[in-house]
Amino acid sequence: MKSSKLFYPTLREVPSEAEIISHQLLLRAGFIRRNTAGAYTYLPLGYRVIKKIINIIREEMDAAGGQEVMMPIIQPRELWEKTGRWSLYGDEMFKLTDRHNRDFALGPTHEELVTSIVDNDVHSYRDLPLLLYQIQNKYRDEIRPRFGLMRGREFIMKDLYSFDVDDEGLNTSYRKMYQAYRQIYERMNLKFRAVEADSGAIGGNESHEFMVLAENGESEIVFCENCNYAANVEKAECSVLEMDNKEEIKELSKIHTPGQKTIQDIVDTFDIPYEKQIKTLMYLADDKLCAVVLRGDRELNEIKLKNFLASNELVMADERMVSEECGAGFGSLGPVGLNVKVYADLELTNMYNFTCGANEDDYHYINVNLGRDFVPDEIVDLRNAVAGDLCPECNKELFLVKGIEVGHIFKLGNNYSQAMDAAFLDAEGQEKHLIMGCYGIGVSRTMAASVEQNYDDNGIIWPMSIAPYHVIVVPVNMKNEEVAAGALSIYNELNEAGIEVLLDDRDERAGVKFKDADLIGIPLRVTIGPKSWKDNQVELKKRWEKDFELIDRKSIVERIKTIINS
RNA sequence: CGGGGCGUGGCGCAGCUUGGUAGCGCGUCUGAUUUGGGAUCAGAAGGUCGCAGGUUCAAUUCCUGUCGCCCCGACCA
Repeated sequence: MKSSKLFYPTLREVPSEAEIISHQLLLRAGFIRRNTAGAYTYLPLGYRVIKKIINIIREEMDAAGGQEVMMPIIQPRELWEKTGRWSLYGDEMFKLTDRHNRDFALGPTHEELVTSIVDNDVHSYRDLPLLLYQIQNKYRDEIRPRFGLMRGREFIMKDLYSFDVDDEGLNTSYRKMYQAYRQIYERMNLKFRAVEADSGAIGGNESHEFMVLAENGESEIVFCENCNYAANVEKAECSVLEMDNKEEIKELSKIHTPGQKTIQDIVDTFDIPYEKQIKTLMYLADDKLCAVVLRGDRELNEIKLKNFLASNELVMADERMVSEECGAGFGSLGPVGLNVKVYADLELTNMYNFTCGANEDDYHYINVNLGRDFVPDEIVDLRNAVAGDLCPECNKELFLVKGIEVGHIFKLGNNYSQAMDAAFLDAEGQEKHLIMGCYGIGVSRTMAASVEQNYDDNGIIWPMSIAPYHVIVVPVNMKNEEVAAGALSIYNELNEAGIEVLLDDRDERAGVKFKDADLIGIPLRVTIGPKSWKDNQVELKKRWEKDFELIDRKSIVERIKTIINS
């Protein structure tokens, strides 16, 4: 491809809409353009990268036994009603109505659809296992699309669904996918971690997220350097630190705290640290009011709470209701003397003489102690993990890093097949529900994640495996006929050798060409200048290295081949 | 959905407080001189100031509404 013909509008300035580095660089380098919030056009360079990523994914999915299909994006409401997700997925689904007034959704995911297909045509255990996948656009009406390709409303996804006869089969499929995912991210040179994840409200019993490590990640993960345990902070089990911090128990007393509404207020005014306070959150679990208490600086993990309570619906209580029931508004609540169920986080067993609201506006208790002053109905793990927590596997300290979730795999079991009554006959002639798994990769997000990990002040640095072109040939001056002709001949030779090459044949100054080449991140640059060309030499520069090397004109193609294949 | 910010040539922005129909840098086009890290000079094109109302002799500027975009939040009381 010649640069003079290639549509890649580069921008010198950072577009004001872009906040994070991948968004800025993909816009500046002319890879993507936004059309509306959370929906992007992939320009020629961007789409080349997308296709590279897709090819890697496709190869690994096929190698793992997957078969590629293409399902419709438009899905009828009835299908989603069968699993209850028409309402459960709710506002996050783009919905539309046809001329006959029938409701449809734009597919945010395809469990229902694929299950209905398989149910129709798979009747025997002999047809299983079956692994079907597709790569297409997904639609999710996100509350807040953001960060360019990171969280879009329309995005490219690979989704594979496995169907097995039993849990053992599912385990095999799951392991295959886990391995395939590792290969995929390794081939793209991404620094990533596979972490234990929560499967959420509609998951099965096991789930892993594949996290690309990056500052701008939206997810937090904890990991153990000792035993390699890694988990999403929402999933990680929190144990109690076995600390020798027993204190002498002091007398309970009530203090006047006018206008003190937040934990922070108490810290500021009374110099009582977060770790000496507890907070009380009021929830409605299936319409029953309950209180959750945890250390002042901890985050409640609603998924843990919901799982523990086995409740269908869990929402925060509103303040008016809480005032009526408890005699105080938010900010003055505490577990002492409360007459609703109280669930305490495990960590409270390690706290002494702490502070909490007195269930009376503008009053707090100090020197509260578990057991003496109140007895929770249950003491369970309810919080998100933090750095410094102990590894549930080996008890060593956990570290916290941020990551971008680029893949997520789930064991679904019979969740969907049961709801949709998708069954087969086993070897004994017994009817059984299909055992399913689902496995997703955010393709467009992966492109952004790669940029987040590979860039410098001058622009993107693509890994060879997903670079839009392997090489860019830069004649330093198009007016110099020997240089221009030399560049063209090298360009032709590279093309003939099957190398993806871009020739910057624009009549621009060298500086402009170098800046653009760096910005769009082509891994290798061959520069042809008048002086070295006279000596039959060209310059080879690797985008990720600072200096170039002089190479004999005759051996440049072989040299490039070697680098690409290494 | 709550809070904040923004919308002015392709891009980045100024002007608006104190109304008098627009300006800067980059980019684009023409010509000349340049040609190894985003050249220089000369000239030119390009804007119903997001949209709709209102106030006014007069609105980019003030008021109302509306649409769009970005950021923060939506458990941390």
